[in-house]
Amino acid sequence: MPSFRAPRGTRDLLPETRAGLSRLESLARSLAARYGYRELEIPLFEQTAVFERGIGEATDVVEKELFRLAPRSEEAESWALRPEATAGVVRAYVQHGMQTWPQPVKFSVVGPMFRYDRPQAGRYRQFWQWDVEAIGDPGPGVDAEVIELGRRFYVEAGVPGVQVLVNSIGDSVCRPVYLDRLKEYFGRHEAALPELELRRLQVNPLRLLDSKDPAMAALVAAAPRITESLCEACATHFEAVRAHLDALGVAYRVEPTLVRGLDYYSRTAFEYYRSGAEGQQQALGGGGRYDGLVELLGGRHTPAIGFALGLDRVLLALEEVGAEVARETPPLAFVVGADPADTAARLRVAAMLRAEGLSVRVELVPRKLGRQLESASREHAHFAIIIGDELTDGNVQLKDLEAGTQRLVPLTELAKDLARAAKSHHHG
RNA sequence: GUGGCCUUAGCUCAACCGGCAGAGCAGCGGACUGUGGAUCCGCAGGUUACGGGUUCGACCCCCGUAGGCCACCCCA
Repeated sequence: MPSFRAPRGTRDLLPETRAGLSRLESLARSLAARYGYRELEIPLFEQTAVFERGIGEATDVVEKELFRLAPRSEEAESWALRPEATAGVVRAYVQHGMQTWPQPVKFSVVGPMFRYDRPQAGRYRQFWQWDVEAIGDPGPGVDAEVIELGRRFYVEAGVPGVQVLVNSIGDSVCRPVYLDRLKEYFGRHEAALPELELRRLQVNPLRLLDSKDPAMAALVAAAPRITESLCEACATHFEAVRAHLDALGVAYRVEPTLVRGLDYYSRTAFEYYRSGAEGQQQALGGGGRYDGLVELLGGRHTPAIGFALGLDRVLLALEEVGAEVARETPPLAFVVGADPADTAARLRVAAMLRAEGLSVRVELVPRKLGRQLESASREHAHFAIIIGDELTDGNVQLKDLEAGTQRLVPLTELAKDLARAAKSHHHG
């Protein structure tokens, strides 16, 4: 017999963890509704080309980490599990002609994403994201709205010490110019570059800016800054985004070395970062403007902005600071019986109360009464309903487990009695 | 994808130099046949991650594989 286990980089969310994730999902949905971002559901997989085109074929996410599905036959379409939501949302926008909807359209997507990389704490092959997109508004106001929305999520989720980092990475006018300057600058210092950085210079020069190699620090510090190379339109936009953030009272830091790993970003880039976090998985979420993506996926030129927040990392952060992630609500009542074997009577009473909308559990294992009450206590039920001989007269014993009191109640009054008690306390 | 550390019961961990695999918690049962979270007693739970090798003898040493973690890479 082989011993089976969850695939590498995936995990079973046991009830406690699942409840924590559910809490975050509910918070995300309620915030989305509050801000006017409508919930959208898109497939967990797409045509591979949606990601290749949208995210960029040369990015690590596509090149190395894409979860490709084996085609069923030679001529079958090539599919891949979604590594993020933006490309799929934009694909849906184009497919359903949403450019004819009142602009902008604002969406919220919550769900699992998949990346085939080497797992670590806070880095999984299946992980959960809350994704928010606003398509059809060039900003800058919506840029600030989105950034503030993300920050609000962390505040209300209870994650302490989240910093907002912002930058502008330019557009198709000024970024190529800046990249040339950057290549020229690091090219001059080629002899001083470690091998990894040399490769970056070829493949993705922006990455040189957030190198973790201490030997690079001085060189990076003296490197030309994107913020000084922005064209006038981008500079004006960035300035206006910051003015909006100031007006909202959102504290942020301009981080000129902040770049994004996916090709589609332009102008505004931002990241939520946890200071003082253990381990390297400190990026809690990030996003930016992607004015070119709709066109890349076959639509007409449409400005857009969005973010993705990693819910697993929020869960991890909450656990680390010792925050209570989620509390399961205890049942109002627990049905027990004097005759262990008479499970039918117990189940019948429980079903009757459940039909009245009450949260009721019942002991169906034929344990003796003492054990049944033990279960009721352990699950923090407020009441125990004891079924015994008095049932022949249509009565049951209603025991208040918290107060330790007990009285005889007619079966016909039971639901009403409990409902009244449920109102004055809070039970599930 | 690269390098390093780790893996013993469901969980947290013991086991001397290579010499009989154990405890606490959790579970189940009894003490207690109609009254609860406590207590005491008992039961069950293991191919020591998996596969090889060395050895009279391997949880322990060596090799491989898998999984987890750390750093890098990347990113959420």
